[in-house]
Amino acid sequence: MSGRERWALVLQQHQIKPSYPRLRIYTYLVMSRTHPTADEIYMALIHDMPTLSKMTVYNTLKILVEKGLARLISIEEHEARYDANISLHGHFKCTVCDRVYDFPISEHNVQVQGLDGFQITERDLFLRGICPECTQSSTAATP
Amino acid sequence: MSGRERWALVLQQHQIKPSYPRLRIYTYLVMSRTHPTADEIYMALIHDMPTLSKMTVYNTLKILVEKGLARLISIEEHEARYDANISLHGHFKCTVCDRVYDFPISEHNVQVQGLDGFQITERDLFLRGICPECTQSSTAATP
DNA sequence: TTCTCTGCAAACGCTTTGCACGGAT
DNA sequence: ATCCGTGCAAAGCGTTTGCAGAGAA
Repeated sequence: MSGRERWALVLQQHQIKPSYPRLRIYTYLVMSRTHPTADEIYMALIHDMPTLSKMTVYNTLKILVEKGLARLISIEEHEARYDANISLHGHFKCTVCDRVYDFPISEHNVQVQGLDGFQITERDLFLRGICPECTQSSTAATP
Repeated sequence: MSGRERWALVLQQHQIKPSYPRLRIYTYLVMSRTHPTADEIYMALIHDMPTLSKMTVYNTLKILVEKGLARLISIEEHEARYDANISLHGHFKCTVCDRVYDFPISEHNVQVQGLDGFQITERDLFLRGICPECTQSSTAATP
C-alpha cells in the first residue's frame, strides 16, 4: 500500500471522504513537521494543484480538527497553526525565528489540582523563548 | 493610599506614565478576573470615559505586556485575552460558555526534558473542556 | 517649546459566509 | 437526479498603521 493510499484509508476511517485536495492537504500535514499555517499549506500545494483554493484548505483543516485527525495550535494569536501529530506533546515557539518545535511531555506535566468537576478534553503546554540556533547566531553577532 | 494611587505607583515603577486612560485600563484589568479582551475592556470603560478610543486600549495593553505587568493569553486563536496576574498559573477555557478559569500549577507541571539549549521565557498550560456549571446545565437539559 | 499620549480614519490580514458550478453516486 | 465538495467573490472582524491635535513637562 502506498503512502497516499494509507492516508486515504485513515481519512475514510474518520468519516472524511478522501477527495484529491483533502488527501493532498492531509498528507502534507502528516509529512510536515513545521506546524504549518493554512497559508503555508496552500503555498506548498498550489504549484502542484493550480486550481486549489485557499477555501478548500480552510475547509479541510476544519474537518480534520473536528474529526480528531489534527490539532489546532494557538501558541500565538493571529496565526492558526496545525499539527497532524495528535499524541500528547508540548510546543516551543522561538520568538526570533518563529519556528515551532515539538518536545515530549508526560501525563504528570498536565496533571493539575483545583479542577474538580471540570471535563478536560484538550491539554496544551506552550513554551516560548529562543531556540539554540537563534541563541548562537545572536551571541555570534555580538562580539 | 487609595487603590487608584497604588496602581499608579506600580505603573510608574515599570516606566509607564500613569495617564488617566492607562490607569483606568490597568486598574480594570487588575480587578477583573475574567481575562478580558481588548474590546471587553473598551466596552466596560466607554460609559465612564466617552472619549476613550479602542486605540488607547490596544496601545496600553501592548505596553503593559512589554513591561511585564500583564500577560497575553492566546488560549484561543482570533481572540487576544489579557491577564494582570503574572504569577505562574494555568488557564482552563470552557468551550461552552467561553469563560476562562485560573487554576494553580507548580514548577513540575512545566518542567520538561528535551529542550537543552533552549532559553525559555514564557510558560503556558492551557486546558480546554466543559466547566462544572455548563456540565450541570447540559445534563439537566437531557433528562 | 518640545515631547509624549490620545484617538480618528483608513488600511490590513486572516478567516468566514454566500453562492454557483461540477463531479460523483 | 441528487448530493456533496470545490472554489470564486465579497464581507467580516480584530488589530495595526499613519497622522494630527491635545496635553503635560
